[in-house]
This record gives sequence, C-alpha cells and structure tokens, in this order.
Amino acid sequence: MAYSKNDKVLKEAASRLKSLGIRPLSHRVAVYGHLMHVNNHPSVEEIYSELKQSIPTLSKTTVYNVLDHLCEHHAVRKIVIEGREARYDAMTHDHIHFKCNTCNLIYDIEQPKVPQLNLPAGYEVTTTQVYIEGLCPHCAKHMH
Amino acid sequence: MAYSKNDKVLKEAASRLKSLGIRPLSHRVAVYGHLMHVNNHPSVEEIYSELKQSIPTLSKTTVYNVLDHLCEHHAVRKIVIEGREARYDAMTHDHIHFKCNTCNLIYDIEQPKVPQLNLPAGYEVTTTQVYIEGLCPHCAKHMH
DNA sequence: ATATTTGCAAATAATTTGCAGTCGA
DNA sequence: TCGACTGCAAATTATTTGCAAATAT
Repeated sequence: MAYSKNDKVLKEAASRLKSLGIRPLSHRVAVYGHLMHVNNHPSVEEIYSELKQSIPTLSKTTVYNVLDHLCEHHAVRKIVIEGREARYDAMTHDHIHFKCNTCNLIYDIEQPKVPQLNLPAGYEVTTTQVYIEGLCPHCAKHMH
Repeated sequence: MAYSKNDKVLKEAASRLKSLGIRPLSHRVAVYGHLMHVNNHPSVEEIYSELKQSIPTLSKTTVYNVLDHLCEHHAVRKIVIEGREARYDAMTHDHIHFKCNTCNLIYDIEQPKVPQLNLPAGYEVTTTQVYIEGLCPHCAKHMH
C-alpha cells in the first residue's frame, strides 16, 4: 500500500487537487491519493499509520490539517455518523452509506442513487447524505 | 422546563417505555420524557444540566448509561453527523435532518418523508437516516 | 520576504471504565 | 437476596491549540 513517488495514483491525485483549486503540496497529495485509492472509509488514525510508513516525518496534526483543508475545499467528505472517530471519503460522487450491524462494516451503495428530495419552500440543499443501517448480504446468509 | 412528578410528559414517557419493553426507572423516564418534550437535538451535556436541576443527584455517567440503554432498545436515536458530541432524538417517527451551514441549527423536516430505497438484493434495512446540509429559509432571506 | 504549512507537546472535550454502594423485583 | 442500576473518580480517546521551525511562491 506504499506508493512510489511516480505512482499513477499520486499524479492523478495532484491533478485533481489542482483542478479543485488546491495547491498540491506533498502531504495533501499523499492523503488525498490514499483516500482515492482505498475503498473503505479510513479514520485519521488509519490514514496516519498507513502513510507514516512511506512518509516517516508525517505527524498526525498534519493529517488533521490536511483533511480539514480538503474538506473545506470539498475534495473530501467527513462522515461521522456514529462512534467517536470521524471517517473520510474521497468525494468522487454521491453514494449511500450502509452499515451492517453485525459485521460493522460500512459499505458504499452506488445503486440506487441518493434521491433528490423536494424540501419545503425556502430550503436550499447543498449536500444530501443517506445512511442506512441493517444487515449486509453476507451476514444475512450466515443467519441461517 | 422542570417537570413535576405527575407531569403528563412523564406519564406518557413511562407508558411508552413500558410498551417498548423497557423498565420505566425514574432516570430513564426523566431522560426519555425530556427528549420527547424538547424539539431540539440535545447533547449529553445539555440533557444532563437540564435534568440536574430537578434531579440533583443525577450523574453524567447515568445519562450516558440511560441513553445507551434507550438506544439499544430503539427508544431514542443517536445522531452524530458531525462535530464531536453526539446528539439524541426521541424516535417517535422518521424525519429528515437539515443543517443550515450559516446558522448551524438542525431542523427537523417532516415533509417529504424519508424515502424507502430499494437496495441491491440481500441487504436488509433496519433504519434509514437522511441528513441534508444547506441554507435554511431564514438565512437565505438574509443573504440579500 | 511573506504567508502558509508542518510537527511536537500540551491542552481540551467527550466518552468509557472500574468499582463500591444502592435500588427494585 | 440477586442482578440491575447509579455515581464518583480516574482513564482513555479523538481532536484542537500554541508555537517555533521549515517550506513554497
């Protein structure tokens, strides 16, 4: 999971950051590239200990700083549905989050799409998040 | 906001707890009654300092214990969309949460209803939460 | 040159835990 | 009586802050 400097992922990450108007500093590129690359929803701790291996000087404060910055500029999304620690998601597109109450994994659901809801007059919607809890197919199967 | 022992709210709370199979101990009734009564989404701290006035022996640990218990038995819902502190909601019915990014208030939206989503085969849904961010009518008006 | 970013250590804040005493059936 | 509940104090955990050094343009 350690990337070489020339990794495609990092180049792609840098270029996306640029197009979002975010200066592609090395730590930002590393964090953002990591989020783009993994499919789970890592916590600060997970991001930190993963990247620490390839960037030994990295501090956790910097991970917090970078994530805050990326959040403010809408490059990543913070999801804090439950539990104590925030999780982060490279916001490539809207999708539903599903948490299995048995295995505790969080799944990304691409279909159906996050619905467009008609709020009462006057409300202006920026983002819509849908969070579903239940039983995932794998755990449901094991119930029998 | 301090209730007398014979308050309707407390009787109603006790009876709802019973029907949910939860023993209506006094602290539970107090916390649950409070959540049913207020329309905002109080944090542990807010619940604690509010109830402390009428129940001077109350400890914050107990508020945590009671809320955990009520959550497990689906009498209340924990919402931790962002920020560090969890907020709690008496789960009388499903509704959408809307957070205004300007005034930071969280609104309950009753209409439209939380949609029923058809997940891929095998997923079993227990609860669906919808969280929308944007601009509330009041703040939108002040933008001009 | 100047504003931004980094990273350590310390501070803060929310929550959890250990445990002894109390309460309810 | 027995298991569930309470509440204090201490521990833990995630996050924030202060500040000095390093970096980017």
